[in-house]
Amino acid sequence: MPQTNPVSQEISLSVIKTACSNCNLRELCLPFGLSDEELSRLDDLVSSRRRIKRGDHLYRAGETFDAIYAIRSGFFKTDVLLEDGRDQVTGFQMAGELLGLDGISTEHHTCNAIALEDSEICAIPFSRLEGLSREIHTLQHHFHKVMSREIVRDHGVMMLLGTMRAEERLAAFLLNLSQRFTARGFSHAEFYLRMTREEIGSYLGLKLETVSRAFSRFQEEGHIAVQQKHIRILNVSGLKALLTHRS
Amino acid sequence: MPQTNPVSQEISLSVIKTACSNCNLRELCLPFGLSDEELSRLDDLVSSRRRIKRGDHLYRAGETFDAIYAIRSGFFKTDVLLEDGRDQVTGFQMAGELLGLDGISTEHHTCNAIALEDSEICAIPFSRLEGLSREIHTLQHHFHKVMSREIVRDHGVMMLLGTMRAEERLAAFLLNLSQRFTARGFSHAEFYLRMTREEIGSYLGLKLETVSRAFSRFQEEGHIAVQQKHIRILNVSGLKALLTHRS
DNA sequence: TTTTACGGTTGACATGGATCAAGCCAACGC
DNA sequence: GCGTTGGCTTGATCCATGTCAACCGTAAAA
Repeated sequence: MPQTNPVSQEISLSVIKTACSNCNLRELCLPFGLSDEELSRLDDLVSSRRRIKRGDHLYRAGETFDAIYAIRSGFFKTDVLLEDGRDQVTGFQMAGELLGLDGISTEHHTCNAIALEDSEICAIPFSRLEGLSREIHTLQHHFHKVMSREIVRDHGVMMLLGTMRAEERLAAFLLNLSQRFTARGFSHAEFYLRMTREEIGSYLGLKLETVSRAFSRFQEEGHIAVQQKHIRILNVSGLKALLTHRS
Repeated sequence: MPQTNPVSQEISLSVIKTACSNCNLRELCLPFGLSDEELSRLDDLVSSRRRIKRGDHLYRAGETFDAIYAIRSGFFKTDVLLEDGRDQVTGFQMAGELLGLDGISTEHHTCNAIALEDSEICAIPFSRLEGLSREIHTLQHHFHKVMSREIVRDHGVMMLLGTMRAEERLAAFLLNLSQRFTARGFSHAEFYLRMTREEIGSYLGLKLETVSRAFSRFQEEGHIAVQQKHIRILNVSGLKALLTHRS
């Protein structure tokens, strides 16, 4: 939408300008390790900031890929749909994380990205990112690390899906969320789930009833307190023990 | 080992020299899309070729990462080990595919790569690859595509582990192998498995007995002929139907 | 305030795949 | 040729999780 009011024009420009350099997620996100001068070059590139309302798609499987997205605030899920109607949640993403890396491969997105709460993202045109990372070694290397980290994360999920039983999967899931919230300055012990039991189940390869029962069991055993989407972790080591003790 | 004989010196030099430009896998591997001049610069970088004997490790989890590896010939598996002894095969790799991308993230390998038959690999020092891909746009972009493809592949495995039943998993596995053998000029309908039932099971999140039973069932139903590791696919569409028909 | 709807919980029962166990087959060393 | 070994197959049984169904709680709509 064109801006006719010079004041709001100025505001929107300044918002764009402050993109990465003022972002308190820069140590988690793409700008990690860049000098001020390099950072401002990245700022030029992170062209647009966009709000995505809860329930809306950031992109859909099949759309042509031309940008990756950094989450500035909010919470997303990605899911893959099979021809026969089966689908699976492949990940939950929070502020500071990147979305859309899967699209580089075929130049089309291969999954759907859906906001689980009102969110804000920064679009990073991919060819310009490649251009800049040809000039800024640090940026190039960090981007490679981020992609590699995604591969390692996926291996972790494969491990979870391939070898763990229901309660182990849920414990791993909660600990992972807790750790990621901590890294963002939130409480490690208390948080709201942004997704439904069904979405958790889909991600963990379980039915929603199984997820619900596991939550109840954890509560009975004093590991956590659950009230709908509100989770309090009461006994971290109890949860961790569930993971390592082959039962 | 130092070469004192000038003749064998010359041979080993010429072997190195022909690395990528003469490799018949170059359209599947990193050199994809490069001009002759660019190709020869990549050749300079692919420093060493190494033989790995069946059963030997190419690298181990925890070792420091400094190179990725292209498989020139042979067959590998990668697996991840958990503290409590559980392990899982995260992939099977064949000629033309890259190994070690997971190590970029932490500068340490996060899985083991083990040869399932006598194999030959090309080591590609990673920092030099980054250097060259800062200069050769095509190489940079192709490398990004390869990493992204790995992420997409992992999502496929997550889908398989999360939503498919045993026979669907095995059908998907066989069709995937068949397709990859075809891309390498081998028969799509007849091949030898390089891995044991247990390794297949680990990859597919199943026990070896379940894998064995599924093979027997496919044979009874005329989809395939199995004799130990020798597989003949008799009815591709039958296998495909197993995948799409929600039963 | 009541109604509705959606997500969550819980119970009873079914089942696919794990587990345990025995035996088979093919390759290899002696 | 014979025994050993590792990998594979097959059968019997068990159990974790799926399935089906009823009900509950909370929040938004009426």
